[in-house]
Amino acid sequence: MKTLRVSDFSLASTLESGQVFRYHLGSGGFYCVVAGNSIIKLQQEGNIIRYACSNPKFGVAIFLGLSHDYGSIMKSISKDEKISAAIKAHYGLRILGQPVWECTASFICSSFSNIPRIKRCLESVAATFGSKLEFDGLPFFSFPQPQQISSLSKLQKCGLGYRAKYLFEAAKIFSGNSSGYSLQQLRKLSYEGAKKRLMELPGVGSKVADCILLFSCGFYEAFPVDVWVMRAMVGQYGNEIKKFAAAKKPNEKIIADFARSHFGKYAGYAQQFIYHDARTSR
DNA sequence: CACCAGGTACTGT
DNA sequence: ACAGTACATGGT
Repeated sequence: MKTLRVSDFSLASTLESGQVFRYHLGSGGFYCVVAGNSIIKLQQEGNIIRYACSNPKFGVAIFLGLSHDYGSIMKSISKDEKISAAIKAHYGLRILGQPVWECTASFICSSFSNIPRIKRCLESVAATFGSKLEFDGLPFFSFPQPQQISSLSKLQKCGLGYRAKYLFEAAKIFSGNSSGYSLQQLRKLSYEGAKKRLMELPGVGSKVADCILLFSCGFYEAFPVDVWVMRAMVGQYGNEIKKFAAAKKPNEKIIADFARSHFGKYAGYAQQFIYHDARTSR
């Protein structure tokens, strides 16, 4: 068991804020997270993280967002009392750095669904196509590489509904290793360029692309607008948004553009507080 | 039995 | 460019 000294970090808020789906809270306050083919078991006590990871090459600290200059980011997005209250309520929530393909697949499955079902779908996909692993005496399945998702008919038995064919096609596109969807390739592009590239994938629209860019590509200006964020933003910033949009009715793009102008280049961080706060406040 | 769930693709104007 | 609608599935 290794330890990490942390500050400005909440393991629970980070994992439970809807960024990642393949985790569970086990005994002794230990979370088990599967990211790609790595299994991480970890627990927080104050500013100590105790952890073990199945893959010695996996960058746990990077995955957890511990390299971010948290104080500066929080200061930069703390533009009003509403966001400040959400930050205070979930202080230590960080944006993860997830594997790009798994994040893409996860949010293709997320569209027009709900979190318990998304989790079930992804576990089913992993059990069907992933590699069987054992860690800490327990069985796990890796999240399959795109090449491992080899059968549409099997994928259609994973409960994805109409998303199965989107995921299957996206896996085929990702499989080409010169497809341009690696983290390195996407990072070379601008936010808009990378978003356009991702939206060429079936099942990836504006919102899902922003989730991928934010949670796995380090584009913190990405501001995913789902129904929760839409409701919260209109509820809390309705008048300002109306002014910003010249009285047009707010749509996803207007909300996101307003958010970037209001919160700045780390608007995506603000989004995650707004989303998590909306979901956890009753 | 409606209605909803971290939206997207497709159609018609 | 923009609004309207179908879409698989499962839970309440």
